[in-house]
Amino acid sequence: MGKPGTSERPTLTSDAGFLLARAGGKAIRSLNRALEPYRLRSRHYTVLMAVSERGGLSQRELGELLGIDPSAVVALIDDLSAAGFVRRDPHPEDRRTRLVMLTDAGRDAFTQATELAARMEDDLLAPLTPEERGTLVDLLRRITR
Amino acid sequence: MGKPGTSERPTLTSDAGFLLARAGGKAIRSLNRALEPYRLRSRHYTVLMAVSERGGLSQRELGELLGIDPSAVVALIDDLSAAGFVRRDPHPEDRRTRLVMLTDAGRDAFTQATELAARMEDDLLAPLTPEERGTLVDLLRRITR
DNA sequence: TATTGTTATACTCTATAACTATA
DNA sequence: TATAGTTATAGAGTATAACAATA
Repeated sequence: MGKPGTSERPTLTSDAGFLLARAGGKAIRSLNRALEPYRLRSRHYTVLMAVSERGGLSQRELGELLGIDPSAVVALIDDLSAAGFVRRDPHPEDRRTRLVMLTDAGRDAFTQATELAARMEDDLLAPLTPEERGTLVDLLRRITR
Repeated sequence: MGKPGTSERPTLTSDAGFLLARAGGKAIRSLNRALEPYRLRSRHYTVLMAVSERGGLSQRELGELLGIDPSAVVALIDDLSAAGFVRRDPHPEDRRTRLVMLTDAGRDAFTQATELAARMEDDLLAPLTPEERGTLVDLLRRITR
């Protein structure tokens, strides 16, 4: 039986950590493949998603929101900026801070990338019913906060 | 409303791919931290788990089962072999193949590592009820096959 | 003193190609 | 010819420390 929480012997099909890592890796790889035409990778896509959702974030806020190291944020914004998808605007009150803004081209690219991402997510979640997909998202959201 | 499968606009709290990648990364990082005393990383742990579950696998089978590239399997088995946790036994009928066997020391290490892993998994899944944990494992298993 | 962004760096992970020894 | 394991290597991801400008 065992006390609650101390499982007897983990197996490949019962270990939540392994299954999470495996599913996460699969999601990243398929998204990377889907975004190849745009010369973007999944990290870039999540940045566009964040900036699209809440424009005018500082790089620090962006990194915190996405769980990305500040030094990695620099490189990502460099890429997106070179592609013309985001701008670094000065913060009106703090000259250290730079606010990341989505450009019109960035909004277009994100809209198109969203189509591809949705199709790949549909593929990934194909074995699940719509209700189960909602359940999965809810459970994942609750363990990643 | 929109057709099923084509979601309107993905957000950071609704995108299954992002949430999966985030949760997977979190699981890997906490397991790595938990295994530090054993000088093992999460990949080593999953190999031990696989070999413990189904002893005598070839390296190719191991890689396939775990979704690890054959060249990476070599390095992992090198590490575990140097630590005395697994052996490479000759295949009785095919001299190309090497069967990976768990040693007694490997079984002990895995048993102890399992304790740490269970505690970290318990931490990770703390926000979920036991029933929800089961649901999560079931959903993940079905999308990673 | 502390914080934002940046650079440099290192280590892990992932993936590919080429080689060897066997089949 | 094809396969199992191996080596070498390169690219991406992750993390740390140190620095300049600013607060």
